[in-house]
Amino acid sequence: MALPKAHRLKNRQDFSALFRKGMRCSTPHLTLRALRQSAKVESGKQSLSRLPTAAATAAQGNDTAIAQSQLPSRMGISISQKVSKRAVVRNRIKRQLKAAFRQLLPKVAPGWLLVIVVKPLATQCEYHQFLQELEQLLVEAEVFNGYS
RNA sequence: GAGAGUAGGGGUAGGCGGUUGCAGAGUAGCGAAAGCUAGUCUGAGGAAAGUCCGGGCUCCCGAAAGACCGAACUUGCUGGGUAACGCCCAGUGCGAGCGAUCGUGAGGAUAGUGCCACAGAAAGAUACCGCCAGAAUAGGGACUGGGGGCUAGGGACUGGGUGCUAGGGAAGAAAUUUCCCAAUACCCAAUACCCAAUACCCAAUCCCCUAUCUUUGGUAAGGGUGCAAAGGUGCGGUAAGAGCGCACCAGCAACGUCGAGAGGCGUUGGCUCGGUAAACCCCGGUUGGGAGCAAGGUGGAAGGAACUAUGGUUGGUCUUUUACCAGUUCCGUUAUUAGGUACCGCUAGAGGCAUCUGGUAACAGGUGUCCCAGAUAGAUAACUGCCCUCUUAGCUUGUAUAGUUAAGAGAACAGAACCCGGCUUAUGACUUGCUCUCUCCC
RNA sequence: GGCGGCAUAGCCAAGUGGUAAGGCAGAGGUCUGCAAAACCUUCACCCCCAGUUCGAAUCUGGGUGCCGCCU
Repeated sequence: MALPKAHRLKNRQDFSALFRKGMRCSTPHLTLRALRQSAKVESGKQSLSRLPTAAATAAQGNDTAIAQSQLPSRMGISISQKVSKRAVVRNRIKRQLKAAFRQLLPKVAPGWLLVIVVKPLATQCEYHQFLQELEQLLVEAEVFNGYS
């Protein structure tokens, strides 16, 4: 994966929370689910010691706002077998999406959980198309840093 | 020379870089540690795929590995190779092809059972039609006897007529109905045939021939049916036929010989009882059974449960301590785990490469050298420069070719998930062998 | 990743190697003044490719697609 491990979304709980509560935006080939991590509940219950970066939260129970701002945005990809039967095609799309996301990473605000769902038409797309659509989606969801 | 087909072969996201970035392992520096920074090395395939076989490895069950029985496997020409295999190599037989070559699931159908639809007499023994012989019956011929027959004509045949019944056909609801055909009988006519003791008639003989909705036997040549009909073809033979005899071919058995063997060749013999075992089965062979790295193991944390012997803590009894009673489950102890997580399992191996020796080969052995992925929401990506190759278009050269310019492409099948050995399936370009077709030259 | 199962008409499905039952739906017809019901007729590349067999939906091998279970 062409992303640092801190920016990957791995847990089943995170995925199910996203699909239950997250907002949704879509383009012809992609669908974005985004969720901003809330302060109290997350830090109190879930994010105890799962990630090594979040292990510092135990030490700083006094100011949760600073801890939350230090949480990096994490991103996952969902691509089903309906997109293509061939694992080669699916893995290639995943790699290209990760590369595109990495290129946009400096502009992304911290503290977001993102999942990109790939639609079946995306097998025809090129890298530049993914890059453009991903940027459009992130702007639409107001995940970028420059909005405030 | 071109095109097509077929069977292989090794190798392959072409080579050398740049920027950003990912995973693993070392090194150096900083740091108490976690970690951070710099730089080095390595980083998917021949099928990684399908999960069809064989092993390693792990756990569960059973047992103490020997024999017998049973069960399972569904393996099955011979010899060799391999850790093992249903795999590989070499051969044998059979089949396909003009050929190169290819295919082969290749024990047993007289161990038994089953099945072989429809058709056909019969689908394991039967006799439908047929062929032949005998008997019986009928007819004819021949022979014998009698009549004819003591007269000169007679007989047969043909035609016509009459009559009636057995029978056949048509009509009809049916009838003892009607109509038509009509053997025999009687009469007439004509004559070309036969005849002199003959023709003709009757009887007997059972000698010969013919026929039968008859019967007894022989036969399996022929017919028809079917995927398949009882070794095939030809000649002889026979009442008709038949391996009944012979020749050739096919098959079986015995013997001889060659071979390590499957089998090959030759001689002789009796003539030889369909197909199907990817139907059950028999024989031979092999095997402890099952599950599979999401196997399995370790650690910490968390949850609820139990325990108050000891300790902590809260309340009470008590003048106080000790002690006692009650509560609590925050700490503790014990066993436990529905799920999540970290680590181990995890990659040095029936390993790769080079070379030598043995072997036809598969393969084996020796020597040297190398370390070559280890992820876990799952690592190889994105952009780009130069060279090289190919394709297309243009230009130069008398043409093929070659050179040059521009554009495009660098592919198909496809992504490690515990690891090996095979098989199967999918595949672009290159290359090798062979076959076929067309054209040109000798 | 591993293990297992299924595929028959538009749908649900039965099927011993020998002509592929049945129901629902669709189409056509009979009946009716018109309908409904009823009756009759019609509708199949048995997922695909090879093999065994005289003959495969069925037996054997390979492939394709779909579904389920194990964390």
